[in-house]
Amino acid sequence: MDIFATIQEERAQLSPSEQRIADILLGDFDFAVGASIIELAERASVSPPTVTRFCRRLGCQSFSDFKVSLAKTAFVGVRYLNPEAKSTEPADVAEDVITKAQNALFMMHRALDPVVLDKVADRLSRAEMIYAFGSGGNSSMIASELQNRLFRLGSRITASADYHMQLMLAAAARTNDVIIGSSFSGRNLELARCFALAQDSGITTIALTQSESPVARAAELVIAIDIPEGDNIFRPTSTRFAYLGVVDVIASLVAYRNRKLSTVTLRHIKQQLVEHRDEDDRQVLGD
Amino acid sequence: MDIFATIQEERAQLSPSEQRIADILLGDFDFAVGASIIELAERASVSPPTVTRFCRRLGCQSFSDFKVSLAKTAFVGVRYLNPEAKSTEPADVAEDVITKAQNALFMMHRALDPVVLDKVADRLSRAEMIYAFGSGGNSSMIASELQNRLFRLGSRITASADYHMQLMLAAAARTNDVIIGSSFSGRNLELARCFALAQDSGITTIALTQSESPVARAAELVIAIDIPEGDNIFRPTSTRFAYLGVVDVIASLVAYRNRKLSTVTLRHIKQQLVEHRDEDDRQVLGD
DNA sequence: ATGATCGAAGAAAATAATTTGCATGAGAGG
DNA sequence: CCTCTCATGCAAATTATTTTCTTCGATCAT
Repeated sequence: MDIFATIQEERAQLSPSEQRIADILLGDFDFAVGASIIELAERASVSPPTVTRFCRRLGCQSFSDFKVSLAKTAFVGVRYLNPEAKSTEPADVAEDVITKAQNALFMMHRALDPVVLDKVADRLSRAEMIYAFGSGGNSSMIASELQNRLFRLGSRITASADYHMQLMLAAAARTNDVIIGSSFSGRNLELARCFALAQDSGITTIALTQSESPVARAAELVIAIDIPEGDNIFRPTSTRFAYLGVVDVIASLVAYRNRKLSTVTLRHIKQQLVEHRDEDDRQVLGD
Repeated sequence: MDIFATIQEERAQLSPSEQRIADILLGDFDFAVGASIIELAERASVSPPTVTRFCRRLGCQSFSDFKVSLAKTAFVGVRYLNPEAKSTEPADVAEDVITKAQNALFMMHRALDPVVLDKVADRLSRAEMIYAFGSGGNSSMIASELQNRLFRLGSRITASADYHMQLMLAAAARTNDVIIGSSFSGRNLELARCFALAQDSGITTIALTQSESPVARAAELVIAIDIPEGDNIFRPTSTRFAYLGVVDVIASLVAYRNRKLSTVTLRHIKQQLVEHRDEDDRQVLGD
């Protein structure tokens, strides 16, 4: 599905000529997507047949097949190679921000481990109480989004951004409870401490964080999210979109697992909103 | 840039043969992206030259050019035609959620009006005080994200999800203040009331909401966000991603306009985080 | 009503791109 | 030093695409 990843993976096993082709692809993407096989071959100083063979090797039926795969990926998956916004005009800034956001979602998706997701959904759906922890503007937003998503499905959940509170909640938690915490940097040591504390009592701990970080090491289950950020300090971090995406995936999985309870709870909430707010029942659940 | 939109726009002005081509494109996208000009022509019962002319008409240089544009769009822009997730397996659910999120960003971007953005950024960057309003899980998240993004840039801002508080804040606001409010449904009448109240005092009001809705009508400046939602009640609304994207675009624009103040403020915040939390100064700003 | 004009659409030819088959040469292994 | 294998390019064959030319049908003015 993702040609670009395939090229990078296989790159070591390619012949010299094929490596030259790969380098052009990775380096000047726009050219590669627009070029004919002859142009591409010339630029790489190889013959067209070599290009065709290269495409076959990467699992495409033909060069045009390959170009289509390339173009599909191009839309999102390659933009991180691109420099920052061209100007500070609204249109350029919007394109930059939105591209980066889509890309964060793309990269998160690529690295997502279904096996871990399955375990996470399983534990959450069977939890008697869920504690969602996260501090600092970004992670606290994720924690409250977890609450906001899961309470609708009938889960018992509270969110906290307060270190002291988190520690007390973790200490008060019981065997069938679950603690799920977010840390963009992976260096929220207070959160790691909560995890350690909880694990001593046999409580499931789930981290949304950078892989191989202190927080990741402290948790039982880790949903790893490693998104490279550019160095534009003015643009809000696009990593938030990746985290939010993970929250939604988790919430959907829990909903499917507790389908009956979710349906009933959602219907109740809906009913209240319709009665007390307005009559249009085709609206989203709670503004 | 977006072939798909172009086709839908021009559809009415196409000749019968060209409309048949358009219909195949819109209907069986995967086929169209993979097909050669001959196959496509055959399927539409037209001759290849007609297909070439069709491509030219849509602003492409050639058929292959067209196919590349099509493939680029395909990755995100067409999935909203697709049905729901194939199964409730983690991999399928993740793909469904992330595709819908990317798509929401895509559609938001397509409809975004740079002129309005420019005005919004102008008002916000010159505001003496900003009030961010939004209620219900979704819009309250957006309001606090606005605060979370803008305070870092030196803006004076508070967020509120509480109707009564909003009304009082709006009443207390002064001439150079700005009220920015979010409503996914567009039917948050309390918010509309705040806007009306504020406008009477000559205060700028900005709405992030559905176009042509009560809230939109009550505001001076409207950033319209109209995202069709599927009817899967279990999947969290992907519209959140669109709203969050708008928040980020706005924040970036304000940052560029108040570049000096933003830089100083961001640096201060960074410094505090580094001193009090950890030493790695390549980390994101605040977990 | 009839001819003129325009544009859509296809046929066929020309052109361009792509693939295949085959030959060559370099390098590894015996 | 031979032989085998593999990468690669050349040229031919195939296939795809575009251009040109022509026809057909609709519309409009006379």
